[in-house]
Amino acid sequence: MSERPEQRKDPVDAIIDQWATVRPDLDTAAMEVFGRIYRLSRAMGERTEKAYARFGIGRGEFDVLATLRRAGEPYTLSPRQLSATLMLTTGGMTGRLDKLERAGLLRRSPDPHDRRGLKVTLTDKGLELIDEAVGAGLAVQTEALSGLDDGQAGQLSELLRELLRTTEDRQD
Amino acid sequence: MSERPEQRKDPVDAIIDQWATVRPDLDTAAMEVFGRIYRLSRAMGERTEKAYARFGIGRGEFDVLATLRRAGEPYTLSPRQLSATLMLTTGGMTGRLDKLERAGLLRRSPDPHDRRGLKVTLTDKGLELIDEAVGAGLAVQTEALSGLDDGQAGQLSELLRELLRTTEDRQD
DNA sequence: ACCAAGTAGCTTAGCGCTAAGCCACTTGCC
DNA sequence: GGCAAGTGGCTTAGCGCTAAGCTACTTGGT
Repeated sequence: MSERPEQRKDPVDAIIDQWATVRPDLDTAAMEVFGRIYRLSRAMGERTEKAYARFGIGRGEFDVLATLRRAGEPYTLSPRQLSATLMLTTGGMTGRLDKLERAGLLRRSPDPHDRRGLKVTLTDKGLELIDEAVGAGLAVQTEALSGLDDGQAGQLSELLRELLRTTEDRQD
Repeated sequence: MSERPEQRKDPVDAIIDQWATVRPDLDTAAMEVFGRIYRLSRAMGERTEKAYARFGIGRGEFDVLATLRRAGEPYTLSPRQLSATLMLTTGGMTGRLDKLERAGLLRRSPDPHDRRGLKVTLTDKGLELIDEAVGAGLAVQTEALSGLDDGQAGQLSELLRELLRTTEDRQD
């Protein structure tokens, strides 16, 4: 089974090998893919967290600011739109907005068309911060990807899109 | 820029397009890869969580049992080895072990060679449960991967290994 | 043999999330 | 026009994690 003396040797291979020893009946091919996806996600999460810390925000707050920034002028969305986009409960959203509002990075104001609702708007300070922070985050990710050449990166991106597309259809 | 009328259309593409509109200066290639990795990790986390719920455990507890199982007979490791393997603080480990011990799936006993330490051992019930649960988890992952053919899956796995290897070297 | 430094596991405080429930307001049906 | 059902945002309780600090024990230098 261990042909390819090439590289091998990543933590997921070690786990796969252990399973092969104690449970040779298992087909662990899928675990190899998703195990790596899990570890990459976690490692990059920590790394980008550090990049954002310099701006006094965490990954969660970054995502809120970035979503407002991407929406374009006037950088306004409702808490509901934000929590839906970020796959977050409204309770979690309330906490993030409190923190960002306290830091002066966004502003809550009543929705003129619906007295239940709010509008959340980026302040000038928030706009300035997110425009710098998004660059810093991208730099970290670009650096991490630089171990692959452009062809490999493109191929990886397409395979991931295909996988994401097919798995998100089959929703629970 | 939007050649390829082919498929496109995944949530990450939508985000990339938004950035291209409001910040055309940004190079978002890396974000395309890591954004998909993040979403896949999250989606599969939820799905496997559901598969394990049937056995009365969560993903965290599953990982503890699986690590003991992979270690082979006599299915014994120290809390320290477990928390190191699972990238968890000792505090977090204590909580998981409490829960699993209460459920009768493992047993804590003093380490005969070091009176500071413990040995954590799978019970028969724990062994039986993890052997079933690992199959259920693999089934979910295999199903999710089935949208790709074997060639694509293999290619993806190798690209991910390469990426994981190069990014884990460059530690913070 | 002794003592400083290191290590194992647990405890506590704090954080950010979810799930469930609340009130205020809006919508749609009669 | 009035009322049931739906929706938006907030609050609370509970969960699992980290970071920091504790005690008990071990190790290594002198």
